[in-house]
Amino acid sequence: MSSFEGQMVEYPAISIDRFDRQNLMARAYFLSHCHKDHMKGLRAPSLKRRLECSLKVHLYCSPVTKELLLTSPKYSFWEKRIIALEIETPTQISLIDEASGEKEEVVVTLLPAGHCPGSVMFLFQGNNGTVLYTGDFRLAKGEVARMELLHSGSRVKDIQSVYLDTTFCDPKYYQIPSRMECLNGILELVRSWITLSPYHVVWLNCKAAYGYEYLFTNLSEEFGTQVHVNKLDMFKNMPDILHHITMDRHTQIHACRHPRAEEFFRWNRLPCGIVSKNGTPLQVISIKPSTMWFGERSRKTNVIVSLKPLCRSFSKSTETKYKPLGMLKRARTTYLESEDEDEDLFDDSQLLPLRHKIPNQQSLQPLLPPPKPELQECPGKPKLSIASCRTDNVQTSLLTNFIDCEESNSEDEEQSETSISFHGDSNSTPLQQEELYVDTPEWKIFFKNNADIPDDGSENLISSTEAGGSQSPRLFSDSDGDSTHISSQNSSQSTHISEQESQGWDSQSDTVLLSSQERNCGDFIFLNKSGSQIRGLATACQLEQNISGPKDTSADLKDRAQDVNTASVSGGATTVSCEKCANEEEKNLLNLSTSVDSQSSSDFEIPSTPDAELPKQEHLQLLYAKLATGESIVIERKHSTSSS
DNA sequence: GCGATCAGGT
DNA sequence: CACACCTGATCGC
Repeated sequence: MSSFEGQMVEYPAISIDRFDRQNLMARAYFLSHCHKDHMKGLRAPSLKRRLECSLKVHLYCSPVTKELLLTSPKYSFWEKRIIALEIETPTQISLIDEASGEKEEVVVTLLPAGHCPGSVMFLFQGNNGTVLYTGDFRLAKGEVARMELLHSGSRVKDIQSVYLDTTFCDPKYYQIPSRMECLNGILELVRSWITLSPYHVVWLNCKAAYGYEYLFTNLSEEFGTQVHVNKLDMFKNMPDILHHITMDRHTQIHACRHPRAEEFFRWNRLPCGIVSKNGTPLQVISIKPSTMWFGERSRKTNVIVSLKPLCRSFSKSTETKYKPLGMLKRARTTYLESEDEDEDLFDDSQLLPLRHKIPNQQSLQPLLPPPKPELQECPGKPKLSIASCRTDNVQTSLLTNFIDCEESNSEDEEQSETSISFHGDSNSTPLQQEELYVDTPEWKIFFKNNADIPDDGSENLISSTEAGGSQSPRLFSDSDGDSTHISSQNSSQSTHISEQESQGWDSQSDTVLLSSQERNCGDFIFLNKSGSQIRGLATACQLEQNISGPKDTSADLKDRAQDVNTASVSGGATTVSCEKCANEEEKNLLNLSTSVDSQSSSDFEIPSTPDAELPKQEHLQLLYAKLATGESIVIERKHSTSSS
């Protein structure tokens, strides 16, 4: 849950992602994306009443967010009061106090956040300075550098405060694989499974409402198999997503939900309840996208810090255009519900990001180019200050360069994995097991392949809180080595497999972890401790995959001999843990002594990044101390040495 | 009955 | 415990 209270010190008349308490008096509301924890109070009776009395109050968000929000009848009362702002189109908004008539102008620019469909960051420019509210985001390496509206000339604008989520600004998350790595790993895992037979199915255990679309579309595209979901009306006007999902349960890839989905899975059943017609039991594995997974393992942390100027690099080409998912079907620049339902929805042209389109909303004044006053570039050295979110807090300004992490993909592979699978029917005694060198997914293989990602191809995450992935760039790589990044990045490449066994029908379990291998990060600044005010940029998604064995009723979660594969993909990086079901009995019989739980099982050594330098404890403490006191922190261009 | 909060879960 | 939810119990209106 975001700890941001909704208001920024510079523009307290605006409330973002919080709609309760003091936010009830805001002159304007902003919603960065449609995740519940950013919508607190949004449908409360108190706010609804406020709206009824204050006709000038509006909610600003991206067109896709508006679409998603209004799909739910619970928010339909907002319909006339939501103003969708085009991405990357500076727009002037008047903040009017209806009581006094006082008016304040602010220019807002929505920047794609890559967290989930419609997610954006808000860049505000006004008399109280330029501030950036990131919301949850996940950006690939180089994307920030390509955001023209964040720059003035070759430099990042003089942003005095950045409101960000620092959930993943923690050493324990130093190696979240890139979206592409995760995706590749998952693709191979899924391929290895669903090609075994029509009865081998995959269940994507998705927790959040949105953010997995990128994964769905890629799976669908790769295998020509639409993903089964419970509902898809929210995507009715987003052909690039709609085309890849279905409500038809007859598919081998599922992302359907059920309150007791996990129980179903333990029984080797899918949440939608579908079973094969001829009685052949389904073989279900689950893939759980999760970023947190990467921080759960108590592994040594390795954070690399390096400083880079905040200059854009023009030298490298930026051919890879940001390609958010969820492009709305609409006529011209106006956002409309649906118009041509079935035409050529997949024309490439529709997938291109809309840039600089002018919203034709009343009372809004898109500015092209943006107003000058606060758009000056920072003279001299680039700097970025980060302010805390609380209104009562003093902002902390960091006259530093960005936190820039780069990664380099090297390939070391790790050794082998051993996967042993046992086969047998559920009732068979252990002694009857036979080894199957089956086709159970072996992580190592999947993720290893990814190691081929070109150096530049790495996507790095900037942040974001979760697994959303849809907006992120497709599988492109960015190239630049010296682009500007706001946060840390990660990539991963090799796969590790811990051996385990599991079983079930034919189960086996193996744990594989996708670990990131190398990355070079630039100086990594931890902003978090200074209070949760600075919530920030880091997101990754994790995907867990469970290979469940068929049926056993007595299966106890803890006793499952599961294995886990971790791979990351989707909205963020995703870990995949594979588990297989095994009941206690089976487990004992199989003498699965080595397996513990998915967590531990996958807790193998993660190679540290070559050239990585760990911040020294003292160094970090110093930074924390400065952050806590609001003192400026200037990071010098030198690397800290590693240790720890 | 609804909302908010808390506890618990994945 | 972050994530992003979900369920259920309790309390207040």
